[in-house]
Amino acid sequence: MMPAVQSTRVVQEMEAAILSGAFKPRERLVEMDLISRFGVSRTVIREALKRLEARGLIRMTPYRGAMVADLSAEEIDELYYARMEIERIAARLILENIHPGEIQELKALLRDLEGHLRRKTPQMIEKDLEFHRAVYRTCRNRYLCELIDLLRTKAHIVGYNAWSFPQRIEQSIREHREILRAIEERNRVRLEKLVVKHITFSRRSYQAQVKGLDQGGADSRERVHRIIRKKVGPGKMKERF
Amino acid sequence: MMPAVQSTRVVQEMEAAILSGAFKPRERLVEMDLISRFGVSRTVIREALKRLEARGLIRMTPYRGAMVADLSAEEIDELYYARMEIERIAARLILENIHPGEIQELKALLRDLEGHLRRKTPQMIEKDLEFHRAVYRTCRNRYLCELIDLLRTKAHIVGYNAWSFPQRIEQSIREHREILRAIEERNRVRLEKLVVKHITFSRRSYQAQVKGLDQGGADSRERVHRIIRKKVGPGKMKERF
DNA sequence: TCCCCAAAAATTGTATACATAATTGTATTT
DNA sequence: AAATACAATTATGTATACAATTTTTGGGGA
Repeated sequence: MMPAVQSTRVVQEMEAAILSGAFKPRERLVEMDLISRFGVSRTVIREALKRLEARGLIRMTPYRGAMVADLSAEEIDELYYARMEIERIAARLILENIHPGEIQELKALLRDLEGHLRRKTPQMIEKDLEFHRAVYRTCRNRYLCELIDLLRTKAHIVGYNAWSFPQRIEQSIREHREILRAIEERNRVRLEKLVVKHITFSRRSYQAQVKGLDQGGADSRERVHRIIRKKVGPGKMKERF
Repeated sequence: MMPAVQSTRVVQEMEAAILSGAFKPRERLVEMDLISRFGVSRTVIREALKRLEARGLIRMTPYRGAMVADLSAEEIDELYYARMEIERIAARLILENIHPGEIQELKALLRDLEGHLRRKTPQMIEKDLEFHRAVYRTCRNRYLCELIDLLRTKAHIVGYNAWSFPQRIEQSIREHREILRAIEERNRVRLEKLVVKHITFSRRSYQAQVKGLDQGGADSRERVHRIIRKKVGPGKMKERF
């Protein structure tokens, strides 16, 4: 067994907090607060922050600290476009490389996921990521898997409550089942179409959401600053970006 | 101007060292050595190592330290496949989104790169990455750019001296020019074909190289240890440095 | 009232010391 | 001589103290 390393746990918990919406986009992450929250030293916190930054979940600026990443409407467009194209490639590879037994495993995972989605458990998001990871792993290209995972995770930052609408959940479940069926039947054209459709739908609900949130999540302190500057003239505020 | 942060410099220098082959695949990176080499504290070194790990340039194991990443033949295959497909997607977008002025900028960058390649300067690799980054940036999708950059960088870990053959350099230069021409003429079919060809060739030289290196780069200390222990038993092996 | 400046507070970057796990060296046993 | 156990060494994980930078605060002058 590998020895426990505290930053691992902190990274996991912080990631869960970001993806579940406990930490909202643009929220400032002050190291001292995190210390008391997680009960570890600053060293550990800083390590965790660096890892999260590298995965694109937070953004750090020297001497100014970390904040949860936020995605503009354009970024979301680009993100979903990239995801669509790359997942389409992976889908093709899945049909070439999946083993028969793996399809059964995926079905079991899907049943588990459906339970969590319907009951809206806290691990819902993790389970969703886990299911999709298992699906894409069968393409047998670890780099495609890694990249898809990066993009999917990032999409969840802003999409934490896209599933608050029950009909979206049911639709998502149906789509998952259809995708598995297409894999089982080795129907390439249909599979690619379903993947694109699945991503398009989730993109749409995320887009709607980010618009509804007035484009900026929790704090929006920076924007306030800029507005003040414009109205009052060039005060003594050092350039913030 | 942003304040200097030492880990940034260390990351850059270590990345350059890895990509240029000064640090070879599988080489162990001991924090104390790096301290004296870069003249900073362990805190800074560890921060740099975490960042490099997140980008896939090194591998870290708890309580066992860091080593330069190494890629198996299968991994290289997967890496190049992913690169090929994703760069093909980017190529399509470039033709849709590039501005006329940008083509001229790319030509200037290419002339610069050619000089470095022909004279085999130390910054050769950085210049090569820079040129390709500039090309792909014109696709106007920051996620595709980011992913391509990740994959290209990783490919360079093992490919640090793929350009030791002069004919490969000249061929590379020719291919770059042809690609720019295809962009200028908005010839999509030809461009995609050239991109795939470019990547295929560089893959081939990397593959040849990794085979020649007996699959494991410089030191291979661990494997040696295991073999000797098995044959001679636990003898006394002095540190090698 | 508004702006500017300087000092204080808050926050992050860096260095160092201590804690813990892994590795190596050596003695003991068989 | 080989294998094992255990001490000594090495290297990494963690905590804390100090330095550098930013942000806030409060008073003086126009």
